[in-house]
Amino acid sequence: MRPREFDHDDVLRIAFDQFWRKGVRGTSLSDIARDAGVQRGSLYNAFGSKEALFLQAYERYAGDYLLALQKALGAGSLRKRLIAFFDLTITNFRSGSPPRGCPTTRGLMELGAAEGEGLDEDARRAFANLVSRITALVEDTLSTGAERGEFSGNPAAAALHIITVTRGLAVLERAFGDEPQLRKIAAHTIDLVLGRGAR
Amino acid sequence: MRPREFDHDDVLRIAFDQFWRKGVRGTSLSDIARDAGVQRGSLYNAFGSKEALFLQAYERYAGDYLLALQKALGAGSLRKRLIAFFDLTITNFRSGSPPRGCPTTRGLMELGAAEGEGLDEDARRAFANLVSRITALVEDTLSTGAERGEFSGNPAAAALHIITVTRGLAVLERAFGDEPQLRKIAAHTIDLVLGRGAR
DNA sequence: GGCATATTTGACACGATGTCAAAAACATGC
DNA sequence: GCATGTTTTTGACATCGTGTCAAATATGCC
Repeated sequence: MRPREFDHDDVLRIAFDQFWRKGVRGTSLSDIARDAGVQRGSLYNAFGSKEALFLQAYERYAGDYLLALQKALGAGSLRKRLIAFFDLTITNFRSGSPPRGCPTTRGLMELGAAEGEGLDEDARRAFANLVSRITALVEDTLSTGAERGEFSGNPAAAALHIITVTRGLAVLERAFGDEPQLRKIAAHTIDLVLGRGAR
Repeated sequence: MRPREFDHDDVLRIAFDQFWRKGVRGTSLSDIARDAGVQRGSLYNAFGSKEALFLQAYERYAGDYLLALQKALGAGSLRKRLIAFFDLTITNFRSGSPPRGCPTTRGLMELGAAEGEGLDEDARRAFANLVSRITALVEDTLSTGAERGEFSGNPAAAALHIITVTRGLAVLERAFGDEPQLRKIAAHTIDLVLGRGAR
């Protein structure tokens, strides 16, 4: 067999960077091929299609991101953990210049859109999968917080509410690009969930 | 002058329907031209570009939608008004078959994406404008609720929080398509904001 | 009726996706 | 070492979408 002339993982990183900056539809395989020093045809041969390439690149990102979130949710009081969670979330949205927003939310709204196209359904599942796993992480955090008496309420419902807020923050980030505003909303949400004035 | 052979408003309605169903990038001007019985060139002549056509169609929608929201927020107790607000929001997301999601959120994430392209900035402003106006409506509602003793807290912060949740609901709708889940989150949010068990 | 003006129409250029067959590069067995 | 088979690379091609343009067309107005 003829060996591949490019590094699979390098291409995924380069491709994801472009997708994150310019969106999936706004990025052409020619762009990626040029950036990666690979022929366009080789990408089709290796990945099948632009969406398939994006999905692989996305899942690579999702794994890393989930680990980072897990770390953020693992230390300190419940309040501190939630603060770290929102901080990582918002910092991720605001990374790059100009800020690139949330890859999950952007990818989902871009690809989870079309009706009856097979691969978009795969994409939707990939995004839903990450969101579900993040929700589970938050729910665990709240549950242990409940055991320690730091939280009273329904952990499942509260986790879903928190995740909904983070998705909303991803949208507001695109609309207003106002990072202090995002952080205020995050702080307010934590106060609401933990009970205003709780510490 | 030669008269136009198509109805401006008809085209906007037909175009917005397609954009809403298939996304802006997923809809071609050929599609719209065929559906509207108009030549593609005429659309370019009348609207300039696909994005410009979308923006006009969107702002037409936004006006109608804002009026409907205003109505929903105008009657009954604060809790009832918030329930009506969320109900209209979610019902709007779930309209059509298959459900078409939130046009604002979808359009924003699709068009507010690219870097340094002039018209996308217009789009971003259009979306931000609607979101701001909805936020203002909710804030007014909460303020009058505060006057009546139905709400204690910061109306501005609470309104922003509520709007963030509705944007998050738009995202979760795409990810999971689970309407009962959306409604549970909405109910939970109302409880949180008004104070659990308040009526 | 004739002219100015705006719209329509079809051709064109360009870029993007995706397919395909031929060429090229390696691994393996002889 | 060399032939063979397999996979990747490469360039050509078909198709579709956006956007531009000039020529043709239809109307309002003088």
